[in-house]
Amino acid sequence: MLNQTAALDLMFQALADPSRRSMVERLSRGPASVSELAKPLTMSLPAVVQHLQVLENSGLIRTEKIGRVRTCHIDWVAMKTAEQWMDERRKSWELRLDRLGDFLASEDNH
Amino acid sequence: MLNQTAALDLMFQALADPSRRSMVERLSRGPASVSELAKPLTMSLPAVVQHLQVLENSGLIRTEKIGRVRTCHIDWVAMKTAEQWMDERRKSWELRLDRLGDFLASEDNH
DNA sequence: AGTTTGGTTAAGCATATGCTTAAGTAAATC
DNA sequence: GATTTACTTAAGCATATGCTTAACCAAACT
Repeated sequence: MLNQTAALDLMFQALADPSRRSMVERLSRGPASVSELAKPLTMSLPAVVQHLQVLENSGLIRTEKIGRVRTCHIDWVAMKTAEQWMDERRKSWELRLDRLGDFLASEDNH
Repeated sequence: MLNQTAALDLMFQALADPSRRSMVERLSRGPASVSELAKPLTMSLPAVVQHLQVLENSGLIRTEKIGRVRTCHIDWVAMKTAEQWMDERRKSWELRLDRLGDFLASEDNH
């Protein structure tokens, strides 16, 4: 298993490409095959497969091959990890704002 | 102004590096100067500045130079854009789960 | 058995990224 | 005025990324 930092590297990196995000958007509406994911994109099939490998390697999606078709779906537990990182930053910020608010309120009492 | 897609590219790309995320973590606790951000990192100062440029270019942070010190802080509006993208995927997923739930419930009535 | 469909593997290539060192510049301190 | 501090700019370099085409494989159809 990778540590948290390396996992976040791979996830944010995976989400940093518009083609990969469009695949994730499609998959957030339910599972799809490789060629289904490739259809709206203007690149070659190997390119699509390479993008899928990046997504799968990041843990954001999982795939399963049955017969000759590979079905892809999002791993929501992994997706949550990325969301959580941003959540934590925001909490830290909100805490800071609260403390600033308290400070200003106490200043009013002088 | 950039379109939403290009903006997301830059933001996720910016967050895909552990040094840059550590800078954002530091800044989520309040503004800091360039050398303050550089202190915990093991790279040269120009390298730090290059990371800051990536962050600033993504819109996630803003900087202002007063005298000879440049002060950096997070732009929370931009940060929200990235959070929102993930939020929307999750909503789409939850909607799908709801519909699946409804379907299974209606199946029970047969 | 032959063809189509859905995907895979491999090689190559152009550009982007993440560093480095060396050499500035300009504000603040001595 | 000289030195230190806080960056800044530029050049160079190794590796990573995002594609491409060509060739292949094995399941499904006819």
